[in-house]
Amino acid sequence: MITIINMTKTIKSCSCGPDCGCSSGKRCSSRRGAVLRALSEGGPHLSAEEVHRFAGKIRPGIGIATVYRSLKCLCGCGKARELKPADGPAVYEAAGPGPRHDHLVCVSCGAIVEISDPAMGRLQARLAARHGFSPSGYRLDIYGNCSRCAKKDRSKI
Amino acid sequence: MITIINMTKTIKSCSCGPDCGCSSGKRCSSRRGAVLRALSEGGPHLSAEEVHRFAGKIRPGIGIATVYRSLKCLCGCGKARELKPADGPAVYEAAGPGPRHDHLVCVSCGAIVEISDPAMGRLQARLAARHGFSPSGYRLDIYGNCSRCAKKDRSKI
DNA sequence: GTCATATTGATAATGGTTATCATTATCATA
DNA sequence: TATGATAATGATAACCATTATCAATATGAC
Ligand SMILES: [Mn+2]
Ligand SMILES: [Mn+2]
Ligand SMILES: [Zn+2]
Ligand SMILES: [Zn+2]
Repeated sequence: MITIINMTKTIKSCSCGPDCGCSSGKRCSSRRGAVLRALSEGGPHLSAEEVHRFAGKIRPGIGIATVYRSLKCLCGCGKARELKPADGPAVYEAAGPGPRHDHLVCVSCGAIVEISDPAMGRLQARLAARHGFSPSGYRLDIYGNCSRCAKKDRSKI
Repeated sequence: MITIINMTKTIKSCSCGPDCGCSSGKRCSSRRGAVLRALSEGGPHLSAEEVHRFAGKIRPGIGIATVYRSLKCLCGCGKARELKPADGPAVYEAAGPGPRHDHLVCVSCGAIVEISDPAMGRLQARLAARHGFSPSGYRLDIYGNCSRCAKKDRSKI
């Protein structure tokens, strides 16, 4: 099987603001750019609905279907990440090239705390290698009670 | 706030086979027992639909709504665990008191490999403690290419 | 056995996500 | 710059996993 690669294609500066993934064979789109901006400016974890609301301020009239399409595209490009909470709709966050992070999720109040530890990345690589996997990423969610809810529980007994 | 606990209640041997969680204030139910058996005998990771099919062989006529209810109950009791794949419906697995495990998920063929490493538990506890969390559990999914798919990819270039 | 109530099955409803399709925007090429 | 191929879009219908409803049944304390 032979794959033809158009070598004349040049990565151009992107009209959608930050590179929205259009550098990887996709056309540049102001909507996708708005979705990406919504992710990085609208808050740490947004549902598709919330992204839609926020992106609508940047690019009025954007449709909810386009938001879903853009989120899927951005996740594929590694520019966003999708989280699936135990209940409720999926939430999304911007995923830059910087250090990734994990989540402490309070099962009592729903609070999400972002944490970052290099040891986790090393352990993940070791576990994958042990089974012949080429790891591309991982997700760690730690569930429990945040300090505030744990305190509340103790006072209830 | 005062909580009345019925101290006359005795934990009795359960008619639903393995203890289905009825020891914790719930009535004993043959359907919940069938769901639990389906989880431990039907395969490592089953969707609600698959649980329904398998449990139907044990307890014919069981309804899909009851399967969902039972799964939720069993997850609450710590006797089952729910996984949310990137796509497709939630899948469930039996969760005994034994050592827990994590998952290597091949993004190419969908294969899931179960892994277990005590270092993971220690790291998770340390991360939680650092932020004042009382951890009750965690989920680690490592994504990547399994050895077979990685080999296939290399031959394609 | 009696009674209060937890559980169940059938099914309608819900709600997040995806598919469809006609229209529009993007971009390589002329 | 104009043209044409086709990717992207918005409106909305369809999908489908999951939940809510409710009358009937099963459970267990007494
Ligand atoms: Mn985050
Ligand atoms: Mn498993
Ligand atoms: Zn772009
Ligand atoms: Zn039981």
